[in-house]
Amino acid sequence: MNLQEIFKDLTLSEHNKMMISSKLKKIMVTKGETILHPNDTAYYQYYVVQGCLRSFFTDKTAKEHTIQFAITDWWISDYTAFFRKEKAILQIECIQDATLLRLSRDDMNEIFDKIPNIERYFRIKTESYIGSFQKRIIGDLSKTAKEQYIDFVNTYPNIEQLVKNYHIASYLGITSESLSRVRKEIARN
Amino acid sequence: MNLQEIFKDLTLSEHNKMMISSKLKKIMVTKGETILHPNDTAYYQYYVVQGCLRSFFTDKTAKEHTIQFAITDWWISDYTAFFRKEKAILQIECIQDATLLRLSRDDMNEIFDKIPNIERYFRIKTESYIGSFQKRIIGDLSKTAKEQYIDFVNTYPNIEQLVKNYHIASYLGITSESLSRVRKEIARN
DNA sequence: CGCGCGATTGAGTAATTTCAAATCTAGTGG
DNA sequence: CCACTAGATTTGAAATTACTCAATCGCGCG
Repeated sequence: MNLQEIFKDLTLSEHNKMMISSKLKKIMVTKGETILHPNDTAYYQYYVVQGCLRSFFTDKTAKEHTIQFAITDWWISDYTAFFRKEKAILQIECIQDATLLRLSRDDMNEIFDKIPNIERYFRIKTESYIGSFQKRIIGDLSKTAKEQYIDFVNTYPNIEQLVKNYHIASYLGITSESLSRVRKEIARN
Repeated sequence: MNLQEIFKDLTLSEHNKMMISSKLKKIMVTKGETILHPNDTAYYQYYVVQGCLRSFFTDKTAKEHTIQFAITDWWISDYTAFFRKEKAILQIECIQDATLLRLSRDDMNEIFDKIPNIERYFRIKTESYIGSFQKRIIGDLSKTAKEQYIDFVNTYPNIEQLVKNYHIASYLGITSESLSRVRKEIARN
């Protein structure tokens, strides 16, 4: 894997590339596999080279709520747990066979100490997540199920094709029956 | 204002303190004032020295949805717009007379270039926001109005006392009538 | 005292869920 | 290549939850 594909606009010395590479462990996971369980310590975040995963929360009525999908070039973790060193409350599951690069929090911090540009890269990425989260909260608060679905399809067309409808429903905060009815109504027009 | 109160664990040289201070503009706002309107360019983020503000989104049915409250020692902005240099979609309104420190994006970046520790401070702060947002999304997706309200009161007891119930309702994604009924039910037990 | 904002209450309504059953579909083994 | 099966989606009807709209109440302040 080529580091430049991950850290697109950064110029990295060969030495630094080696250092980073040595800390990114390549992992292969197959569909259905779970790479993080609730209550685990979330040591790692994962860069998706290929494939598709999702993180989700299981509530006390055993209903699943998808927090994040991740496809090629996305990072995924239980970020609350990863950043704050708390126990994971999310589960991360592989939806489509995947190749990942695993990075531990400690290694990440070591990289930050040595390569400020990488700390900046992650700062900007984290800032950008804030934007996505804010937009999602606005959607959750102000949009009907139908509008939410239309937004999702427009925003993540690649993901829409990869995942099951019940995954999308659990991301949008509706039941899969409701999503089915929404889709039916959209198709009619 | 003492910079150490903002950047608690950081050791800053006098020179750096001066540099940062010169970029933090003290602003006084009174209850009811709006410091950011939808469609404005979100040049600034604001540190709350004293007082209370909220950011909110007004949807197409003119309903308001509170995204964030901010009290002493919190930062507030339309972060999607601020970070991504997009037009603001949120409005920021003063709920209780406030003293703020205003920091522009450009000045912030200049500080980051000169003082890596400050960039780190904001990186970690941003990471922590991710955690809050994630928890909020989980709440929105999985909790009833009553549970959401109880969580809010427990998580932000200081804010609960400062703001109107309809502010809280608009944060929780319910109507103020629903919140009133929830509160009534809680009081009964 | 009375105005005005905010909170509460009630009744009817709309949206979504629940639960159960039917249908569709992709992949597997014969 | 077809039949079968398990998983996924769809459908229907009843129940639930929260909303809307209108009216009333409560209280602080001029």
